[in-house]
Amino acid sequence: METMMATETDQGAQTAPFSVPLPISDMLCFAVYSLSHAFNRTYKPLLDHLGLTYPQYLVLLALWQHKVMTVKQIGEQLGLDSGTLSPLLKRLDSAGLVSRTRDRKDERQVNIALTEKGEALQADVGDVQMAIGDAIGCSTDEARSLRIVLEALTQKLSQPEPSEAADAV
Amino acid sequence: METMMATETDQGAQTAPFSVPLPISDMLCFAVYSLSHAFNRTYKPLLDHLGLTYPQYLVLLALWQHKVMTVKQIGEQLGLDSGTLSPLLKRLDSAGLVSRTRDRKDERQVNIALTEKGEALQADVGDVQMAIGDAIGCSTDEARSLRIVLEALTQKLSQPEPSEAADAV
DNA sequence: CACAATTAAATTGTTCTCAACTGAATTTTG
DNA sequence: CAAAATTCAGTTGAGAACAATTTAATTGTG
Repeated sequence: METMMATETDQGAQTAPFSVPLPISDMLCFAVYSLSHAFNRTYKPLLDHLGLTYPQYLVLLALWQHKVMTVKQIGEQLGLDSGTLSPLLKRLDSAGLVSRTRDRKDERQVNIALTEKGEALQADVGDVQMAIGDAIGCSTDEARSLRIVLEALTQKLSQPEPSEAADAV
Repeated sequence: METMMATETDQGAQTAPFSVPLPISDMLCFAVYSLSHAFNRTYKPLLDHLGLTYPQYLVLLALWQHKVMTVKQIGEQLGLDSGTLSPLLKRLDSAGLVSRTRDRKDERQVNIALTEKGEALQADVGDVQMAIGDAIGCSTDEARSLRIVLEALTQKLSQPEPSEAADAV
């Protein structure tokens, strides 16, 4: 018995909660915030299966490309600082997916490298990527153009605020 | 000298880190993840000034509209569960911004209401909203259409996966 | 060379997020 | 009405995120 789902405590699917007088900036930010959570909820069961969290998955994506990176390099790619990465990398180390070794040339740096197990895991992520692709369910072109808009906005927000009235960029 | 900004430990502004073979779904998700962080970094100094975090600000936005809400209602609007909200509301209570009282009719529920101080705070958020509007720096129409796209995607991701091949929605 | 400034990583403390569980209250059913 | 199921809020534990600080190593400058 019990086809009784209620599997997900039914959060998500909120669409514009503050109906009345909110400025569009607040609504846009909330839309991003909600979408980010929705992505997380979508990735989570897939990544759970691999024993990974989403930020851990991002670190591995970076390492599958570069093989070896310093903590700083990873932080620059993902926009994270050592306060986030140090414990995260320690967990990936504990899981046997990466190694952490001080650089001989510059002992301040720590080189993060994939272990065999970490490299091998790449073979398993195809399913995850397929599932996410399905879940998004929009065309590649749509997804790409949306991505470009989001990246442009990210960059605009990351600028040291040229205030307005700056020359057209 | 020192036009050398690097003001912000220079995180943010990352634009497509995984250059080579990533599926668009991964890149789109990462773009959302990055933008969400960028929004947070933009809001943070503004909200710090009011002694609020972004999720706390969202709760207050909801309460300024509805005056009184149960924990569950707030959770439904924001997509958060009691594990997140209970301690958050306790902090807003400690800060003197909301009150928490068991409902007489249904003692399972807790009614969250604004205090005078909480209501008064609404007068101060105009500056925050103005600053965010400036930071986004795109037209109201652009922001609105982007918001609509994001909300649609959020909803798609929050569906119980009708797999593909479902009838056109 | 010595001292100062800078850089890299780690640590600490606060908050957010969610899963899983607990406890109390309400509703449903037999 | 009594037992079972459900609902609501809270707690616990793990992980993420960031500010601020600490420690060690490197670079710069006198």
